[in-house]
Amino acid sequence: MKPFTSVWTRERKGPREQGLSRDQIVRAAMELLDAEGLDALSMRKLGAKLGAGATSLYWHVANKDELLELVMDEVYGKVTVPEGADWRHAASAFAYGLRGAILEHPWSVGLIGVVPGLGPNALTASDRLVGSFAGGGFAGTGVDYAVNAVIAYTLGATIPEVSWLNAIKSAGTDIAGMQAAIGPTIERLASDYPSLGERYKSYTGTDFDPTTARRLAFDFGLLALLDGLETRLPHST
Amino acid sequence: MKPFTSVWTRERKGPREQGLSRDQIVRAAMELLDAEGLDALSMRKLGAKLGAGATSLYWHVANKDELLELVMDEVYGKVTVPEGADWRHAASAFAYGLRGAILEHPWSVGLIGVVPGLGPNALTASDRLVGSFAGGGFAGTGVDYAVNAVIAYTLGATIPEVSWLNAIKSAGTDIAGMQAAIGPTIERLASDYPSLGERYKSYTGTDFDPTTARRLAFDFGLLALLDGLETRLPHST
DNA sequence: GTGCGGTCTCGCACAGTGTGCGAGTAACCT
DNA sequence: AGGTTACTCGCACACTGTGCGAGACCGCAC
Repeated sequence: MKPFTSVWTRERKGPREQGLSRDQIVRAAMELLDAEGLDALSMRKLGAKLGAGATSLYWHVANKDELLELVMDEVYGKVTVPEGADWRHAASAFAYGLRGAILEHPWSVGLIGVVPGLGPNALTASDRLVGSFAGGGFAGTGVDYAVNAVIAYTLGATIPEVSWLNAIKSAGTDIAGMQAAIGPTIERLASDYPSLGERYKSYTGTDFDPTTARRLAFDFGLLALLDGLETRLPHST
Repeated sequence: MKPFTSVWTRERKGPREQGLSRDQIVRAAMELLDAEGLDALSMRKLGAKLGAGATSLYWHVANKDELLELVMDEVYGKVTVPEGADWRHAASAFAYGLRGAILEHPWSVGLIGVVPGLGPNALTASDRLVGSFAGGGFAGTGVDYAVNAVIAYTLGATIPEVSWLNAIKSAGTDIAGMQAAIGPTIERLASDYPSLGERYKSYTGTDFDPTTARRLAFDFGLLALLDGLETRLPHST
């Protein structure tokens, strides 16, 4: 009799393995976010995806905000900074890693600056970065300033990039379609914004793969910043 | 008889002048945002603040998102770039102006990257910036790259700054209180993040006005970036 | 004056949100 | 066997953005 009830019981809650876990929830949330975007993530939908009730999640996670923090740290976990590397290499690895992570999870731009990024993954990444700068000759507040600048540039360069890509996706076209669609608008506005118009005109003709074009732009600014930082190394005056 | 009914009619809808206008709505929205933050802005509350029904707003504004775009462009309108200025001065004016505008309206960080920033104010600011760079010796894609880098750094430096200030405000303390509150936590984590701990240790003692400390950090990175860009001027090789 | 069309306001309703609460269930410890 | 602990979940609440259709006011043509 006992094994039967046990089997029956197992049967009843079998499909959801052995209950939820925080990691499982975070993983499912990321899948949902990757698939449908930030607005589509609701506790009810997430619960349904896990075969659980919506409010069951609140045992493992205090808030939706807390869940978003966890998810965000998972994003930061995708950036790996080599330990003990040259500060320029560490900065490049960090910058490209962070840019890649955000591009891979475009919904994250809606979370940057809204949820505090103090999770372990974010901290280890910055720790490595700080370590490499401190070991590379920067000293005192210069370390913080320089690290801050690298993070700032990376974030600020990536956010508009992703924002642009998001707009394209939500418009339902691809990059070429978008450019074709806004072409006339730009022509019309060119008289009001002469310098922007000038720049746009010089674009038509130079066809570059947009993805690599964006990479080039990112690289340009990053290298400029790193060069500028290098001249501020204490012993290199 | 007519003037009487007219007066009576006026009486009835007098308090809201002569109806809503788009500018009025945007202004009220900004007041509400400044006073209570991004989460507190709802169409119903905004309507009530204007003495109107919530759905009346939808005559003047298609969406809440569209309203947020309008509001965001108002923020960008606070950054003024002098026309015909040296490119370094233009960049500084832009950077400090944008930083100031965002700091003045902290809720805007929740909108950057979420709403497209293509309003007239944003465009004039970038137009001026592009113009000064193009006139300052940059050429071809270098103009875009350099302008992009300046915008990127400014955004990326300001967002975490405001995010930090927002967290403090929502915690209900001031900066000193916050630092005191997280002190023990940092001590505990210092073993896991040695470089960060090292940096934190060197802080205790050096007391700087936090506001000017942040300004110094911002200035450091900005100048480093501008120096790096200067070495990339075509004729300065 | 009478009607008409345009501009604008707004109440209602709908589907959906995050989440507090309390009841319920299962597993383990004594 | 009884009790504690870990966990799940249905219900309910207050609140969201917004489509719809009914009106209110206006100036203009007849």
